[in-house]
Amino acid sequence: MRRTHHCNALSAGDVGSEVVLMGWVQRRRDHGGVIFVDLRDREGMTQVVFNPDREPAVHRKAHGIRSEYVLGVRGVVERRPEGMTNPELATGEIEVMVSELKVLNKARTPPFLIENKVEVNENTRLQNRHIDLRRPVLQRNLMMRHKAAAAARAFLNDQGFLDIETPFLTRSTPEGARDYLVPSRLNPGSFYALPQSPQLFKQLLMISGFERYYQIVRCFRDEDLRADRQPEFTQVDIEMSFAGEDDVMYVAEGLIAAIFRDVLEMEVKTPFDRMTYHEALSRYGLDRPDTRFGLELCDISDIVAESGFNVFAGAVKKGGIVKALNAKGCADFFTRKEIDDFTEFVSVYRAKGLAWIRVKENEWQSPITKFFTEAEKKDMAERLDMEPGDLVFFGADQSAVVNEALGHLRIHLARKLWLIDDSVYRFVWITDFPMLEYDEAEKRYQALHHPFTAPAESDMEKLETDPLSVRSRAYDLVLNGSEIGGGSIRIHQKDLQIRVLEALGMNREEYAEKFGFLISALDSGAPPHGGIAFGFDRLMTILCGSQSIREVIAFPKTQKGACLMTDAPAGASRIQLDELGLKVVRPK
RNA sequence: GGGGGCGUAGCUCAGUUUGGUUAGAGCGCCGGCCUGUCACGCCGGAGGUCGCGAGUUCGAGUCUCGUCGCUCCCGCCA
Repeated sequence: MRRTHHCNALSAGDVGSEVVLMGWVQRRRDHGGVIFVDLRDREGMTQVVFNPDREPAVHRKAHGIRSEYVLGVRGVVERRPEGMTNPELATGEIEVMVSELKVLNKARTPPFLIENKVEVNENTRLQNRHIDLRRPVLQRNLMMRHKAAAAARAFLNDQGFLDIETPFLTRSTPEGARDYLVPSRLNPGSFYALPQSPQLFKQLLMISGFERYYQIVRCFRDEDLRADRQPEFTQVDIEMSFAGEDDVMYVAEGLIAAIFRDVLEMEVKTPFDRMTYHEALSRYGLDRPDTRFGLELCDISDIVAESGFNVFAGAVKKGGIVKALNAKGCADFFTRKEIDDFTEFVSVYRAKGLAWIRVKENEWQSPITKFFTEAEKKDMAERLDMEPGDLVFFGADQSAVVNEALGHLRIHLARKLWLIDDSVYRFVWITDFPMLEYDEAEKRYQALHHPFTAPAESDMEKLETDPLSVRSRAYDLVLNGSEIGGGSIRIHQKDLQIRVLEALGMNREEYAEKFGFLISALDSGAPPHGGIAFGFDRLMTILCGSQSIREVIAFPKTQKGACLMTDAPAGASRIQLDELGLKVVRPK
């Protein structure tokens, strides 16, 4: 018995032909006489029929069929009787009258129904992932993922990029995330690190003269998990020589357009909008703004700096800011309880409070109105476009706190107010990032992107004198408020690289030990180069319309980094540990 | 490291507020009947370590403490 068709393939045009289908039993409907079975494979479903009048022996055998049995059936395609077609099913006009049945395998009763709509505990799903993956939505997600990867490869191949592999067993990089370590048996006491990204290797490939590189590659970061974060994740990694920002962005836009074309059959408009980091924070509070809706933040620090409301005036005096968010027409949309919940919501981001004003016809209903002069009120009303029916929220604190709190509140409000159109894909490049930020905990500067990002030409001389004001040549691609890619033009000159490493507080000995190979390579004829990496899982989460990155990964890990199918991670045997020269000290 | 939610039949959940008879429902499963269903229908049945462990109590699914797992978020991480 050899399969002739997939279960989505047959239609009225095939009536009369003998076919062989193979697949899983979605459902069996036994009428005592005739038995119907919905046979499912990865492509679709076909109803197959066992009729006692026509094939008594086969019909008898069909009684034993149960859900998820694997069947091979031979039969003739027949048009369904008048009025018996199923418009819900692609193959609903026909059915296969079975003349030969092979039970290829039996199956335990599945732990849950193989259907999209059944909401099953994630625990149960992950323990039975092979069954979970039979659900149509996950089959679709992984097929879309395949299509996207194929589209990316086709596009990049066509643009002259070479797919070159880089090592997984590599060296720990000190910046950024925690590394996964792999002990070396041949060098007891020494460890490989799994790459957080192939960053340095792709730069070395540019120095080697490959000019255009890409790789769809697994990366590893040993940090706590989130709905959009897994300890191992996939990047579409790109690097190109003799390229500036515009060149990389042009390729990136083409790549994204190709993926949307092949996966969603949708044309995205390029080039994408660009916005500076500064503008993003100022208008949206976050460096990954969701630009599908308005509700922008507005700075009123200057208006309230001298006001009698000490929370506002005091924040400004301490170097902070006061920003507002006008929810137009929402004065009566939210109850007092809901407004209190928003205060609770922003407290997560360390905001100490959330002031608000309900704009009524003749008054401002708010606990804080009394603190402001008429002039201040007038300025505020003008700046914030306050009209009767509006509800305005205020945050006052250090700018980082205000921006983060109101930035997240903005999204929270937009969801509640149904301001977000899920069918829209809004891209925006974020540019002109600061090169460095000050790490209060470690009392030193840190690279915002990574230490190989080039500073902006015009800011170069401030590297030593005013490091925080130096902008970098980095860029992030943001889609619907989610960062899906980021990259930069790299430093390709040894002297500049050393200056940057020193600005990060590294001494000669330190950088020589950690990055000696890179510095030496930069000195060997390194071309100007830059690149970008896309978070493939995150992109797929958006393309699939999923809520979690786990819905686009075949075998994801739980929040504690466990694989519930294989029970990884697991202990190691004494022999293994001895070979590696390791001793496990269990924390109490 | 911290905060929130969840954990009761194979699955989804009710019951927990106010401790008290034999812990229920839908779906699934098993058996019987049924020749045109497609969430087939009808009849009958089985199925429970109330996550786990202590404690309070005459009595705990319900109260207390601890612990494990899943999840969302903060920190962390681009």
